[in-house]
Amino acid sequence: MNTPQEPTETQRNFFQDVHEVVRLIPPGRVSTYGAIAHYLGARHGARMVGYALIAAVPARGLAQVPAQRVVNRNGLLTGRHHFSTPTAMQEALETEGVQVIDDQVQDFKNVFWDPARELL
DNA sequence: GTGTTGACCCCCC
DNA sequence: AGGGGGGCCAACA
Repeated sequence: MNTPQEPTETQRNFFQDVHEVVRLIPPGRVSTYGAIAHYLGARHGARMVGYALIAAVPARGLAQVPAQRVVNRNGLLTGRHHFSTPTAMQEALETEGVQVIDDQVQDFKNVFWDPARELL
């Protein structure tokens, strides 16, 4: 009978939603995929969040989304390899005031910014 | 159309 | 306390 013409969440504004949250990340702070996913409902898993950032890379000329402020749960710059340069992410974070050593965010616990906790 | 990987995280042993 | 496996949805080959 009725055919499910309803688009999937990804087809919806999920990508744009992630971009908006990442854009709200204040300078000098970093967020995590799980935190963002959890803020959005944690239904698609953190993996999709990272995928959404791929489409948000400023190198593509799309919306300026500070994807460099998004790191993994370990505070490691997992997505540095996806940037224009392997050091672009680290350079950007250090410019923001975030100290990064060996692709690892120092004092990650302090610079960690949780949208569902502070943004609310 | 099927199979595999992926900017990951959580649960179980 | 540490280690291993499964899960989530989507895009690419």
